[in-house]
Amino acid sequence: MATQRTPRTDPLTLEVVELIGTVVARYHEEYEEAAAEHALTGAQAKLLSLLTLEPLPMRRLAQKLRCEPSNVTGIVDRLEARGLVERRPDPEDRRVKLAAVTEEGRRVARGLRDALDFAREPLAGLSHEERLSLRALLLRMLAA
Amino acid sequence: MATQRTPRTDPLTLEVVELIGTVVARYHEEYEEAAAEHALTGAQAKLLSLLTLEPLPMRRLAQKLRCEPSNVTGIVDRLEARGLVERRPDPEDRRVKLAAVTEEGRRVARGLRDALDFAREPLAGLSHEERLSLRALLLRMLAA
DNA sequence: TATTGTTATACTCTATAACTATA
DNA sequence: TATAGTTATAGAGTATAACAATA
Repeated sequence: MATQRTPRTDPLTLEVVELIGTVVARYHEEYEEAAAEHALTGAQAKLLSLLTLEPLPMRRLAQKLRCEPSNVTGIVDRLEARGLVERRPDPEDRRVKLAAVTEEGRRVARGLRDALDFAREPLAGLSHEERLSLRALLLRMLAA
Repeated sequence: MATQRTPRTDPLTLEVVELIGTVVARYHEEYEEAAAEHALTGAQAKLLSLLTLEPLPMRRLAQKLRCEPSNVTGIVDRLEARGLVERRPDPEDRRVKLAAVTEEGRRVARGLRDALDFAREPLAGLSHEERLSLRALLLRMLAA
């Protein structure tokens, strides 16, 4: 079966594409702002948030952040210098270092998440049914 | 009238927030990829795209890109070195320099836009009616 | 030999402050 | 004096390549 091509010139499609671009832009701006309120860069905020779930090897962090492992060294260095993250040995493999949030790091991450929830609050304007529709539409988009 | 608070703990809301985050992440990845295919950084791609509409003063570009004017100098420098952009004097004010795309720049921008349209193609999975719904929902979100 | 994390290097983006040429 | 663009500087993220310790 041949894959069907979307009509790129369809004005409605173009408008929706434009709107998605706007949502993406606003999402990013507010993410950066929220991070900056805690004196974090975007990359630092992402890494810190990842670690609130569980300690992770440096290598694993690089995969999650989609960057080279050498970069993670610096980001963790800076977070560690502020006492938000610490490096622990991995009992199972002495080559591995596990990055883990400290208590202070967890506090900052909590504040960050609250700010982000607020940033994402445009959803407030939608009813329960509308949220259901939006979920379905987003799922279909992502499945494409 | 008191502003109503969205229930942040509502599982559906959290799920939709998560989905939006996923869409945002994918959008950005594909934007960077598309730019990289033309040996452009994200900032360079944005600036180049802006200029395809009309030549703009450096100051104006900084506003559009939401960065300091001093940064625009470097980005335009690099694009100019590749012959994709040129600086023109403004006949009305000799302090102003207008950045404008060259023919070659326009060609690259066109290729970039095509790649982006392709990247945004997840919309292909939606019917006309679904695109209408999505537009309405996005508009309501952005209005919040 | 292969893998983990690090270091060294170089480039880009970023903001701040100081400078120049115009207005 | 105010504004437009630039330069100088410093910090952060990024990729590449080479390295030490461990597997």
